[in-house]
Amino acid sequence: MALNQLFAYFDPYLPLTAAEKDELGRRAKTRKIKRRQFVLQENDVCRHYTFVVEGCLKMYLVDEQGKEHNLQFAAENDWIADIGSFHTEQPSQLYLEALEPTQIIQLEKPDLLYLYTHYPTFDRNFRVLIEDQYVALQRRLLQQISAPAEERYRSFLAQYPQLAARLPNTQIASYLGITPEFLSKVRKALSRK
Amino acid sequence: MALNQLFAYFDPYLPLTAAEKDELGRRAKTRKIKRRQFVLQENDVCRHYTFVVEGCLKMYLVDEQGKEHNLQFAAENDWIADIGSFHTEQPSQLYLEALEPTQIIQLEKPDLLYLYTHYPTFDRNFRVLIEDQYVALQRRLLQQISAPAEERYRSFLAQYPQLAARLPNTQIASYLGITPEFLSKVRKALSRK
DNA sequence: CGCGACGTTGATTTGCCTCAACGATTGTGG
DNA sequence: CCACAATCGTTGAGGCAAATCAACGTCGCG
Repeated sequence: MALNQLFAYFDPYLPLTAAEKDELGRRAKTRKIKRRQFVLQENDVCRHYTFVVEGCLKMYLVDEQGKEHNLQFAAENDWIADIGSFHTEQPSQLYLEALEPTQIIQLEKPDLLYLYTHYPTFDRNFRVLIEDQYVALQRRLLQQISAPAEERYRSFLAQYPQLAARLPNTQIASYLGITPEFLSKVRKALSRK
Repeated sequence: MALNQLFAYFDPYLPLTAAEKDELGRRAKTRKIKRRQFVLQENDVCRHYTFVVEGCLKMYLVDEQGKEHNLQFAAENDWIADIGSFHTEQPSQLYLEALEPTQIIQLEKPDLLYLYTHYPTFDRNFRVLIEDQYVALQRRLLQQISAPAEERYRSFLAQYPQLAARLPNTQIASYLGITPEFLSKVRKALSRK
């Protein structure tokens, strides 16, 4: 059952007690999202932390020319949210959309704040969780400013083989900051080695 | 005095009690760093969280061709660390170096863990702190994959005018992911408007 | 004083984009 | 179940953004 998967997520960090699971389970809400359905749209305030049970979401920006730029994917056991919008309650500039039929569990802000306040384990667990995401993001940014597209693509394949296998290349190109056409040329060059 | 500046840092979040300040003050260590001196070098394990009281540090990667790529600056009231190395205790690939004579306050890992465990406010405060840094990093990455150099530079000027005024353009270019020569051309183009 | 960091300029090259076109696949409505 | 549209991956021609390399003047500092 989906909630157990959520509880298990915390096991490698600080496992939850029965009371904490109970409290979290009472507040968490499960939803099913269709392919191409939006979990968050531009100009909406991001009101949830979202945990992916199964499927895959993408979070992206649409620029003035209407082009999409993928900031993040979230597949099984990933958390995702526009944390800036969530905190400030200002409208988000990002979209969060399902790439596959997806099952998610969501926590609303008042519920998350309640958990933070009454059970220190959530401050701890979410601190460590975001630290890990922060480290991954730093690595990606470093690559973006220091490495050419081919190396970034190889690195993506190595780090996320399961994502690479299930995502269309257009989505991966957007994540890497290049055009689908150029990714196709990069792939061709790589296959000749 | 430097410690009061550190205590004050937490005021906008969850201010520290006298006991928490006492405990933090006992464990924090103040150091003075000369210009060009290293706080962390490649292949060392990052053993401290570092708070900048005065001056400025840069954290950067050196690639195979010997080129530096600035991941982050840290000026007054910024925290900085290689969190990945700090957690895993694996050697860092990054350098942390002073751009100016700098005064810092450092927390070693056992001390930070002690504070986390005995005073929940530190889990909370450091969670919020890193959430804010995470949001800023996401914005920067989005710009990096979606906007040309000129726009990234204008955005840097707008967001960090004080840094732009005190840092050499070579350092800013490295942060933006472009060469100093090209930044010079961007600046010329901008000044003609 | 002299050396090294810095900022700038110009000529040339290159990584990546744009635009257009095309087959293959997927999915969707009739 | 078929027909048609939409998405996807690929290729090629041409163009632009940014890198490379070299040179030069300025400045601050040891």
